[in-house]
Amino acid sequence: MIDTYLLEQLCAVLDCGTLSAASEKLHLTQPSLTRSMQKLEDLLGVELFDRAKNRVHLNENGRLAAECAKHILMEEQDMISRVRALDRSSRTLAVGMISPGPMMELSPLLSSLYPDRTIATELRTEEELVQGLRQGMYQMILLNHRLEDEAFACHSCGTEQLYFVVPHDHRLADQAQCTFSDMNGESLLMADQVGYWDRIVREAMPQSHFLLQNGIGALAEIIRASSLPYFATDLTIRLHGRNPERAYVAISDDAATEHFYCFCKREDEKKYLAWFQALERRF
Amino acid sequence: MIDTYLLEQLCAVLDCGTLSAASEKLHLTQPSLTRSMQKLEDLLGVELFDRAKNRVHLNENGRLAAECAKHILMEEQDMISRVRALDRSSRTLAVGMISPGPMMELSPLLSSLYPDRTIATELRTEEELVQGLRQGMYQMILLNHRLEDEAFACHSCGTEQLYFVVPHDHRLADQAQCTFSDMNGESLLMADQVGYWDRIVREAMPQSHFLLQNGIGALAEIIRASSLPYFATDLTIRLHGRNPERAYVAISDDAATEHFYCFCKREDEKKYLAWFQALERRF
DNA sequence: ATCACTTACGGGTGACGTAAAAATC
DNA sequence: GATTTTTACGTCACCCGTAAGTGAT
Repeated sequence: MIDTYLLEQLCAVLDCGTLSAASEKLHLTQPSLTRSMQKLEDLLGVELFDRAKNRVHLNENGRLAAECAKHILMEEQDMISRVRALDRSSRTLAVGMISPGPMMELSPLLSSLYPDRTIATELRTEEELVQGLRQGMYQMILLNHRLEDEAFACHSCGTEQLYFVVPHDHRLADQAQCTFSDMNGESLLMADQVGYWDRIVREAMPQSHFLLQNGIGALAEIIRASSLPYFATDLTIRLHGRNPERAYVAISDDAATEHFYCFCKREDEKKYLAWFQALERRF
Repeated sequence: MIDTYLLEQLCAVLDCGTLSAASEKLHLTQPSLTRSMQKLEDLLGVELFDRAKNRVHLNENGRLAAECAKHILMEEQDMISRVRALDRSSRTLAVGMISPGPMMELSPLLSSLYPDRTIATELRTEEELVQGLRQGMYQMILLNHRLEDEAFACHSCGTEQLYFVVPHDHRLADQAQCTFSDMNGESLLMADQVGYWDRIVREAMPQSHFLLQNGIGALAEIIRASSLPYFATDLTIRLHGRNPERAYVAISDDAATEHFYCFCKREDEKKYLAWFQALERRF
């Protein structure tokens, strides 16, 4: 069998053209490379070089061998990557989602079910999520509708209802509910990490300006300092409570209520059985 | 980079199930294997085994790694085979043909043009030859008609005219030529290595029996010992001369004259330029 | 003289074997 | 007891570097 170092050295010779250049690239001395190439020729039982007195060139055999070697080394790198990725994926639970809402509640549940795995969450577009799930980048993804795809298992994981949060002296403050169009044109504060909601509200309220805040902290600060309306959902209300200085007005449009669904590869469904059973009990 | 011996050992462990069994298969001691697998885990930065006190099992990482390793080792074997095959093909000139006639004259020419290559000839059917040329099994093939295939370069390499050879007291002995049907029904001696001619004469003379002889030597012997008619061609006549005890009657049917064509891969055409130029001068 | 390669010789890493211990059956 | 894995230690192979030599530019 051919040792890996011989393949690497052969590739370097192909890339560099001469033994001395290759030896430099490899941080080796020329004599060492010479011996390696001779050994390789011995092992293969084939001449790999056209030898002049002080010049060697890869011949046809040598070029083929070097191409093969390059391919093998790539495969070896690929093996390392794949094994490491598999190991990582067994230690972490990567969940991709289009909207952060449902994970606020579900994340602690996931942690308690899989205490020895670290939960990693990412906010992405649906296309990225589906591709990522297929490629093993995520173990699960959360979307706001079902998929036809046979490759994925799908379980419902709750809904999220959007609210306007307005000062008590706002014209809508007394109403229990309203529509997007009722507020269309008014400026609203909004966090930047809201995933899918961003698109929903921009489409439903094309006349409004949305003052994006970097992170929840900045948003909370400007909420205290201003009287601008902003958004909440039933999930954020359950998690953080209501702001007593504001009124909460539910948005009655269909688009203001998202249904969420959790997907994994169908072959992984049994791995996460406990999780999906917990979802079933809950929703 | 991962040394090849580690991949081999990992594969053996996958195949054998236990370290001790694998060590036996590899003609190694168990401690050595243990260290190798530990080193491999180190290199990958990943655990490959579920370890009990006196038992190890490949885990999911290990199984994936072993599968990859097996694949890489296969590729390495493949590399060795391919390089050796290329080397062989550069030292030999394999010519496949449907009929041995033209090579009787052309083989010495080929040898003199390529003195450092050994000329290997094979008799096969057209389908085998075309496939073999495509796969690199032959550098050239000789067929009895042109091909449409764009992948091949084609050069004419002469004709071969078939004769009946009959005793002087045969009813056709005085004629300069005759047809297949004139002899249809008579038994004839025939060598078994005549390639395409075999089919030609059987189709043209369905009533005749052909007494196949294994090799030219056996045929020559039985020719001397019997008065049965047999076949010759202009090429065999030029090569071996005429048998003075027999009369030679040319066969006038179109099928009794073959036109031969020499093919190589179009990309190899320049390699064999000298050869094709010699053919052009000759025919 | 410089460059490119080869041959010859010595050194150090590391892969292997032997020996022994620990743990399970 | 036998079997399997692991640890400890010594040995030898072999891969590399240094030095020297050859031939070409």
